[in-house]
This record gives sequence, C-alpha cells and structure tokens, in this order.
Amino acid sequence: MLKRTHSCQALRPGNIGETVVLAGWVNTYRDHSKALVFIDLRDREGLTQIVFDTADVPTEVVEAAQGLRREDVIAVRGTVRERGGGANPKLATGEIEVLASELEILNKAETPPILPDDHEAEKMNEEIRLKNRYLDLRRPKMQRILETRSRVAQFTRAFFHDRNFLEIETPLLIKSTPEGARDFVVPSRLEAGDWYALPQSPQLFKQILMIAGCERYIQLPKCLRDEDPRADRQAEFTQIDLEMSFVDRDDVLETMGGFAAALWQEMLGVDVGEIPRMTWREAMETYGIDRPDLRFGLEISDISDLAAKTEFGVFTSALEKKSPMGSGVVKAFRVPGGAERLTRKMTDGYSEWIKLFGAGGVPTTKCNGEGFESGVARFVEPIADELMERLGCEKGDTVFFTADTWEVATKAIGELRIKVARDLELIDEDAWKFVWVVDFPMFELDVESNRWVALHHPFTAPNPGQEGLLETDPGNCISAGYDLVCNGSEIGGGSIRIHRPEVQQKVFDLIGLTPEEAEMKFGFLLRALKHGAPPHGGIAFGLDRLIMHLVGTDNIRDVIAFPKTQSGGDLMIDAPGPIDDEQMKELHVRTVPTS
RNA sequence: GGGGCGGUAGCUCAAUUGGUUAGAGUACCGGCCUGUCACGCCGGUGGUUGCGGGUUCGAGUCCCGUCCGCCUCGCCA
Repeated sequence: MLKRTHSCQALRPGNIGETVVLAGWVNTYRDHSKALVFIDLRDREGLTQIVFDTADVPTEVVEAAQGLRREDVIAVRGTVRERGGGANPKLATGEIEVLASELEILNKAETPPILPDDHEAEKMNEEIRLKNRYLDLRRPKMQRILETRSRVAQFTRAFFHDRNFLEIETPLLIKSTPEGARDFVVPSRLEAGDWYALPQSPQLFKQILMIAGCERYIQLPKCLRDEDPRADRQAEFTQIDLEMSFVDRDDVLETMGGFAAALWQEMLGVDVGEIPRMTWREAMETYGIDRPDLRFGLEISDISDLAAKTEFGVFTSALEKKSPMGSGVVKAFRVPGGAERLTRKMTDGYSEWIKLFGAGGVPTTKCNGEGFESGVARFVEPIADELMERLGCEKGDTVFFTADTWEVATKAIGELRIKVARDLELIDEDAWKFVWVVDFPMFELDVESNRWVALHHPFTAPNPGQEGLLETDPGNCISAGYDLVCNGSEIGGGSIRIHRPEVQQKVFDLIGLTPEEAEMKFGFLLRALKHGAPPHGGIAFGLDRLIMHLVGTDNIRDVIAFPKTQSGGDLMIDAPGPIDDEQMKELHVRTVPTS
C-alpha cells in the first residue's frame, strides 16, 4: 500500500516539485477524454486536485483513473506542480495540483445512496442522512464539528487539570431514584427482579467524591434521561460535570465563568467579558423565562396595579385568579415601531399561538403618542397616561398584554417576547450574551399533590441565612442554585449542595419523602453526610449545547456523531430491537402487550 | 399522551378538478471531449407513489387505519 506523505489540505505552492503520496476518497471526478482526468481527492483535512495526463504518465494509469467514481478509496503518488488551468480560489490547495504517476485503488465503492456534499446535505431529508451516517459524517462540515467537539473536550480537560481537578469516572449501572426525569433501566441477571438505572447525571457520586476527600472532580459523563427529545435535547447526552469542596457560590461562578470565557476565546476568539448576574425573580418578571435572551430588548412590565383601575374584564378577571404564586397578574411589553412592522395578521396569529401556553389571547393596542388607539385601546383609556409612563411608550409602538395567573401570564408573555423578536428579526445573531441566573426558589408547589417540589434538585442548599425558612416558609426559601444562560439557552446549571445531614433530611421531608423512603433511596448519602462532609458545590454544562453554540447549529443531532431520532431510535443500527427469548429468561423479564 | 408538517426514481423535487404510458434535475450506465474544478455534450437504464384496507369505471391525488421522520405542548429534579 502506498503510504501517504501529506494530507489533502497540506500542499501549497511551496511544495511544488516535491514527490508526494496522498490517500483519501474520490470527491469528484472530471474525465475530459481518454487522455485527461481530474480527481478531487478528499480526506479529513481537505481537498486536493489530482491530474492524470497521458502527456506525462502511462496510458494505463489514466485509463484506471477514468474508471474512478465517487467515494472510491485511493492512494496516489505524484508530483506537486502549479495548476495548468489557473488557480481555483475556492480551495485552500487551489494553487497547486498533483500530477499522478501511480494510482492504487484501495477499495472500490458502490454508488453511494447519498453524497457527502455540504450543499446537498442542507436540503436532504435527515432520515436518509441518519441511516447513512458514515457517509454523512464524511462531509467537511460534519468533520469540522467532530473536530470542534474533540478540541473542546481536550481544552476542558487541560483547563481543569491545570486547576487541580481530578478526572474520575462514575458508574453507569446505578439505581433508580424518585423525582427527576424518567430513568432508563437495565434488568439485573444476578438478582432476579431487580433493576439498575442508568444515570441522569453523576450528581450523588460527585458529592460522595467530595465527602471522599477528592476536593475537585471533573468528568465528561454520558447522561441518560428517558424523556421525549427536542431539537436541542437528546435522551443520551454529555455533560462537563464538576464539583468542588470548600467553596461558596462565587467560587463556582468564577471558576465556570472563567472557563466559559476561556473556551469562547480559544474556540471563537470572542471576548465574552464579565458575565453579569440576574436573580431568578428578575429574569421571570422582566423576561418571562428563567433563561433570558439578552440579545434584544422588549422588556416586560407588570401592570397589574394599573389594570385593576380598568373595567376590562380580561384584566379584572385575571387579577382575581389565584395560584401558588399569589394573585393573577397583567403583564405588558411594547414593541418599538410595531405599529408599522406588525401586521394585523401577525397580531391575530399571536392570540391564537399563545394558547399553546395556556393564555387566552394577546390583547393588543398601539400608541399614537397621545394615548392608545385600536385593539383594546378603549379599555386602557382610563390608565393611558400611567401605562405610557410605565412602559415608556412612544408614537408608533405596539403594546402586547397577557393576563392570567402569574405562572401562565409570565410564561406566555415571555414566549411571545421571543417570538416577536424572531419575527421582526430583532436578534443580533453575532452577539454572545451570557448571564448567570441566581437566587432560584428552593421549591415550587405542585398543585395536584399539594406538595413542594425541588426546583433544581433536592440536594441543593438554601442560600446562606435562608435555612430557617425551610421550617417557617419553604415557598420563600431561596436556593444556592445557579444557571448559566447563553443567548437564551441554558448551557449549564448547578448549586452549592447541602452538606449537613439534618438539612438534607429536612428537605426530603418537605418534598414528601418519608424517612423510610429517604433511607431506602438516599440512605448512603445521609450516612456519608454524617462522616465529615465538606461544604461543596458544583455545576454541569451541557457539552452538546455548548458545541451547538460554537458551531452555529440549532440541531443537537448535528453535534453528536451517532444521534437518536425523536422516537429514540438509531436509524443506522436499527436500535432498539428485540432480544432472544433466552436473554429474556436470563434477565427474568417478559414483555406484556400494552392495552 | 396531544397538536402541526412531511413520506413519489439512489438523492432533491414536480404531476391542473380523481383521468392517457407518473415527469425533471442530479446520480448511475454507454459514447464523445487535453485544463476542468458542483466540467461539458449526446444517448440510455431506473418507480410496490411508506405500508394495509376502502370508495370509484378509474386513486400519487379522496376516506379509514398503520409505520417512519421533523417541529412543538406536556415531560425534561
């Protein structure tokens, strides 16, 4: 076999005259006659044009080259020379070509079902790409994504290694725990009727590692959650997971903010600056979401007090609603220049669309500089001046309202804010807006069971000084949790953990775990906490989402080499699939038809 | 579990109101071409219209069911 001397990206005019060997796949062939054939040879790095010319090499070689087809695997020996027909500015190697003297066909390829061309893939049915993933991954774009992912992993390990973190592996076969996402489970062969669960994250193991005196832990673990996928969510995904002992919240935020900034600098040459912090309350009130996109304005205001002065039934009946978060609210934001840019069709559309989020509609009006006209103008007439003042309205603005319980109105208007920004292209696509969201509530009330549910997870500590509220007013207890948000997408979250067993026991009580259940599910943690648990905290970043940002895709499947479909299938290997009766028997399981 | 969109040649798509033998580009095969570069020109092969029923003289088109893919609500401590 001819051994290659250079990659298909390596050769430049400086190599002219050298004898080289290249190997790769036939990207395109252009045969001009029996006497002249061009091949663009592709490897992981790039493309190089090979020319077969009877003027310079034996006829047999050129004839063999004439039979080459796309995706054949070949090696070529030849001489680097300046291109006879002029440079191709589209190629990095476009100033040179390799005049072939020897051709070795390493493997003929059947006609490929899809071609690894970026320009083809853009419009290709994703199903067919996933079925033929080995061909799809040959595309330059996919190769670049895989390379980016590898570089990020390398950078991450080096960054934390330099800061004295230990990379420690945690088990995949663990046990199912209550709350959280649905577990993937694995039947035990040796213990009939018992099941392992695959980890949703290494959460408890990394806390145990802190108790075990490891002080600083890092891992890039696979995490598995058996929930329905989304464009930015897979059942199987990877985290950058870490935990630190003897730290408070600021220590973790500084470490991870520094990491994010260093990563963006390394990968994109972007200076993200000091990452600001925002409380959860502020995020919810001003942006209607706990992961605010700060690349655009359209800030939301609460106008409940003004709405109470109107006789608009939509407002007044909403204000009378009750929910765990208190009385109903009326919220509003103004769209500068919206009167001109938002059509009636669009605003009507929003009223329909908003029902997805449980709101009844989107009352709308326009500001004419003096007051309001059209839409719900006559209802807000009594509060026109105050409303203009509150929202900072100017002539030509459109104002959108939502009115409902705090939960519904807040979420609905937050989603509307994003939709309007997208529709009007108000989002600066080149911006990087990071923000730490902090001071989450410890719990939210689940109305159905009338029980507290941990907003983050039940190992999250209350903020310093808040512990007393666990006893007196859990609903107002603020946690030491934090999320890092980038351009409206949550890329990581974590918390300072509970390190005192009595506090952990109290939180288990509050979320309705009996002492017996707590012992059965988390006894190991409670025992460990009693044997000298240091104060500790940590965070996990979603590696896949990080890569999505770095390579500029909104499809998580693009950044995973072998992703799964919306129904959890792998189209290439056709998983999941049945197992033998013998396997079932060994595992003590049997399937029953669902009714 | 709910809602929406889609499935026609290897690939990307078209096919009037239900109406002749389901077309085009590309790929593939054959021929031609000595400077192309997503080469070009000429000719050709290629179809279980996702699958199963139904309505009809006649179904890619209409109806019912089902499978698959994507987006989304719920879900995702």
